[in-house]
Amino acid sequence: MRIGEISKRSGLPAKTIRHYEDVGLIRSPRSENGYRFFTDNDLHKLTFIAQARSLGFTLGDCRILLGLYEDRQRASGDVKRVALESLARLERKLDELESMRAALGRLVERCHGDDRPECPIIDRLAGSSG
Amino acid sequence: MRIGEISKRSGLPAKTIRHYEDVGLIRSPRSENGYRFFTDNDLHKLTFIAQARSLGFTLGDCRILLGLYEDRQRASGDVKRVALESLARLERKLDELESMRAALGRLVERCHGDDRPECPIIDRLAGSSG
DNA sequence: CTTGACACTCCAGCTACAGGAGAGTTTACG
DNA sequence: CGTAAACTCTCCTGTAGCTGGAGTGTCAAG
Repeated sequence: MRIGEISKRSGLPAKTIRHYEDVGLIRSPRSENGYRFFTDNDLHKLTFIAQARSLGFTLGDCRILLGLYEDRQRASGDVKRVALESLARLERKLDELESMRAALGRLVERCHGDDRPECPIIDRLAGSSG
Repeated sequence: MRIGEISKRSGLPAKTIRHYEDVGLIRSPRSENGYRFFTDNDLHKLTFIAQARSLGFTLGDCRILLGLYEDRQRASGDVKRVALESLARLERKLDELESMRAALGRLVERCHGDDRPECPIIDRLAGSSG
């Protein structure tokens, strides 16, 4: 199939699929006219990548996971290691965003948001202790 | 003061300060030798930006907030509007990451992580329902 | 034979910087 | 006074993961 069809079937934009080829995540041979053509196996790979991305794996992770996916003999420990690192990254980011949300949420609550100039948000950014 | 000193005092790397100048967040006049020089007012601005960034505001937000900061007559409602949008962004991102963490966490728990090849993580990425 | 839907290859831009090269300036030490 | 360290400058590249657009080519239908 060509890129338009695999795009529809995988749910990934054609641009994204070309990008994955650019960075070496997949390879796609060309027809005589220069068009990429894809097999069902490529479709499996792309949906695999899409799933992994939706779980927060980076493209670097995807590269590793694809290798493990295609190695039927790999140890589940190898997969779990990658997943645990990704999980740790997610949790670090979550902690960071959560503390931002908490601090900003408190400020927003305390800001009247009316026509008056007094504003605890600006005060805080300007460095006042409150 | 020069960039090294304001860097120390603001806690921002010199690279970052130059970058803020590049994108027009601050402006800094030059001495005869071409070196940037900064005032205490610039220091206020930079710490303001640093605070805003740590609360999750984008540089675009910072640009707006700095304008509001310098306008003593602005309405607190104007500030709150920016803050609410930022908060909404944070919450969308948090929701996304949280659902990723939940899904990945479940998979990791179910993966033995030993020498055997069976792996629910790979199975899930490959599209199996479990 | 032309129109429209595809496909292709660059190149640029997004966010918010960081790293490094190569060059000039200032400062401290001997 | 010389020099070496420390500081500063500009410019270019890279990061992550695409997305948009320009300009061009291919192919099937009418």
